Amino acid sequence: MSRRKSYHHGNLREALLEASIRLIAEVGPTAFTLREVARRAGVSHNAPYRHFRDKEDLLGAVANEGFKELTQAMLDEAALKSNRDALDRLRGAGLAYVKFALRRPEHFAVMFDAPIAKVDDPEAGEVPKRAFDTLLNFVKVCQDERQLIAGDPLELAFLSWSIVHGIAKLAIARRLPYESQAEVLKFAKFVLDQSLPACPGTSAAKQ
Amino acid sequence: MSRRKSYHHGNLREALLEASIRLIAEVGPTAFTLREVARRAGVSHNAPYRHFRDKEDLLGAVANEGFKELTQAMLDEAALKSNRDALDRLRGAGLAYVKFALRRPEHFAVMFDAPIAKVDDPEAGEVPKRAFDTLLNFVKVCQDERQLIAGDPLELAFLSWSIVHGIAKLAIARRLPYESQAEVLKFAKFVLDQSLPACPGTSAAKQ
DNA sequence: CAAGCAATGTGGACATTGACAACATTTATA
DNA sequence: TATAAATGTTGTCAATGTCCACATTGCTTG
Repeated sequence: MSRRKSYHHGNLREALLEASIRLIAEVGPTAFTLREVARRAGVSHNAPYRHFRDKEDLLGAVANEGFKELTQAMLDEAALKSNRDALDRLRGAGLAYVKFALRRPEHFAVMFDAPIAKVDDPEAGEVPKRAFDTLLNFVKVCQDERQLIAGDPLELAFLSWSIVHGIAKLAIARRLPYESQAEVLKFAKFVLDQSLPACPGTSAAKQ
Repeated sequence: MSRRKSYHHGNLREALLEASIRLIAEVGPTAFTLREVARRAGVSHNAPYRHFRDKEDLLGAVANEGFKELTQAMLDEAALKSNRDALDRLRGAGLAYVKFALRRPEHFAVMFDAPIAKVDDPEAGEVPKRAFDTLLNFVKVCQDERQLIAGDPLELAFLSWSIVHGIAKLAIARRLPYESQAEVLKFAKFVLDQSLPACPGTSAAKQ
């Protein structure tokens, strides 16, 4: 059943990344082992070391894959609401953030629970930054359209991030009294409505 | 240098807990090992099994210790502001939450990053609950004094929790652009001012 | 196009770990 | 006081991360 005919795999790095993501989804980041990943990729227990410095380096690459997907998820959700308020799009991005976290809780944990790993690729650090910039952009548009209070857009972006991150983390840790994804998202909607500092008179008018 | 003269330790369970908390603070939850804890407590590598089912059980007990300290920290901080607004006390509790997380980031991680462990003690599950009830109480008082919007106090407590939890987690993960605890706390204050759904005309009047 | 070097994969080794079983010592109870 | 229950110890095992030496392949350069 060996998928590989030649000595060299040809695309081992990608295969290891995919296998890692799947393994983490199954057993969690703690029970994740390098050797099991190698087994699943059909290579010896030492092959991964040709592509990743060590376990931490591989997990760093896994995290970066997560940030790419997260960015895309936020963009997609906001695109669905292209005909709505800027604030609706920002809220949509926030909900997409929570949705992603609920759909891939273990992957999400790898992205945020470990110390930021220095991936070999020097531009790797840009990937999480792009995720944040996505959020930042939505904030800026809201401010341009006077739907969010004026002020440092960076600060407001970090505020928005903190809110959805807190909801996501608590939901994953099962500390919120909501069972289904739908319930969590309803709560997230409530929090975003109440807590994004919208300008009075917008669609977010409280009460 | 054995601190122990008799075969039996006398208070090994507590000693293991303390050693664990210190070890985790030093090396983080990942590098934490049962055997090193045993070494530090001056007992054999198997002694811990007489007091904890397994590693996870010990970490669960460590987590509960954290929840006790967290509850106390919130109460203390609010007590300092006993002569202020109810909303100020709620904000104080929130800041105490963030402060605790920054002071013991690894301990905080044990409390929230692992699946909720079933500690043997059947009333152990009450400890995290008490931490939340502390927050819930501050919310209720705010509502009684018309400083927070009306509505389900539970929902508002979870909203408050989500906000401070998000800030704490992002700060620990070094995803916020703030270096010092003071900077993080200033940001936390900003977020709480902007995002707790205060009634108009209170001390939290926005802008 | 050939030779040799860099890249990639393998097998073996080692210290460390969590956990189990069997045994030792102490404390408490009947 | 005898004997059972608690508590601590030593021995063992499979699994893991990482290192090393070696094998195989692909690519470059003369």
